[in-house]
Amino acid sequence: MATTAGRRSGTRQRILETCRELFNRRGTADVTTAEIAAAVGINEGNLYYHFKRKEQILATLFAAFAAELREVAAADLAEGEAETRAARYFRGWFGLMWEWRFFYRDAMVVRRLAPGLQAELETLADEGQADLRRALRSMAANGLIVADDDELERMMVNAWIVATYWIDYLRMRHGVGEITRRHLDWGAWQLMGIFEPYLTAEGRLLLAAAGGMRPGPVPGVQA
Amino acid sequence: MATTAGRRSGTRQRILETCRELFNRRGTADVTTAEIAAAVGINEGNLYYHFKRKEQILATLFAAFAAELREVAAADLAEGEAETRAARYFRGWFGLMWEWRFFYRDAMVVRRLAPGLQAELETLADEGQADLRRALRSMAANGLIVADDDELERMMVNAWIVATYWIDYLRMRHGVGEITRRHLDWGAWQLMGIFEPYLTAEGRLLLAAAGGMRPGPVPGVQA
DNA sequence: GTCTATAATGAGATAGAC
DNA sequence: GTCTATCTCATTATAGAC
Repeated sequence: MATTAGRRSGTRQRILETCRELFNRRGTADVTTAEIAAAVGINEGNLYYHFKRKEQILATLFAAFAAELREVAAADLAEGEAETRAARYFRGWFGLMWEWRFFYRDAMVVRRLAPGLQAELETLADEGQADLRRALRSMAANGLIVADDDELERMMVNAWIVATYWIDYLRMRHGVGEITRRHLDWGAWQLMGIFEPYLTAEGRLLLAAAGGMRPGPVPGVQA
Repeated sequence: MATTAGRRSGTRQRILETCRELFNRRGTADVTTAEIAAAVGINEGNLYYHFKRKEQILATLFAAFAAELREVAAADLAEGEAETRAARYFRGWFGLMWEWRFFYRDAMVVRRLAPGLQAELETLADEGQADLRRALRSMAANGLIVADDDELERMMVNAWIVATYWIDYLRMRHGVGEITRRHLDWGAWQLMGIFEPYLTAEGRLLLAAAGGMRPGPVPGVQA
């Protein structure tokens, strides 16, 4: 996004970093520009020098998020065993969900605040589903999973939904405010429940490698 | 909710009806009090005579929604064959999701606008999951499904997530603004994908009865 | 680039007349 | 019960000095 090559403006970067943290912690809608400026340690007027609209901050953050997501998807195409690649893909996906959880949690709000992002959001969702489909088909081709195309497709959609809304689910259902790694491990385990009935013996090895172990009791949540 | 017994104030009822429609159509956050008043055909001041705060409108609507949801859940406990009851339960659930879709779609916004509803929202979610768990166990007990408790539990959570977020998924993923019955049938089919690998022969009959048929192409969505 | 104002908006909410 | 008129308030945004 650095259009001006040698831009060293640390402030701009600090704004973005601070916003990502604030949005993750307190919600995209609840964070006002005044609060952002205060957190960065600059004046509100200065904030508006760097980003003419709050929407621009969101757009910039989204571009970074999208880039990282595409990197993770590309990792699945790289060299290595199918198990390893798939595991890396799932791990990477959940890792990004953690770092950019506000995009998942506040998707609705983001759309309202930055309507211009709608098209990009859909494109990214398209790609995400295509990636997942590809990963599943690759697993099928490599004998990790046994399912026909119809089953694979429904599996893909279900998995995509559970993954995408997992964080919001935790919040809504269990009042989880601060999300921990543990919560995401739990999500991975939950996700695996969708694939499990279709997994072959080899496939189950992947499940373990991808972190799909049954998590212990999660703090703050009654089993 | 009618504290005053013989209250005939049609206006109050019209406000509630109009709000449900407006919220469903245009989103809970985007509908202002001015817009509500205009849609009802009354003045804003009058609106505030009936509901001191926007939050009160939401709270009142939520109470009605919760009551209807509990009625549907109770239907599953009524007399009749297991297949019929389960089918009625799933149908009723999706029907309510349709009528009150803004609660599903804007859950985040609702929480922000009416924080006092949080506890009730969680209670209702608790009950909903318990109902679903009960329905699945009953299906297992009646030989419609074969799964151990662990599998049943993950199935329940996955099904709950897919159902709960299905409408938001359509919007986000396919840009579906106006949701039709067709979209919900599609959701039911998608949901059945979670149970399918565990269904017995008899169980598959339920699938058909519950509307879990593969839907034809859905307007406005590329397959 | 950064700051101190301060304007402009638009939403929820109220008082008091009819 | 309903309306008109008005208020408060948070938030976004801008102009202009440093």
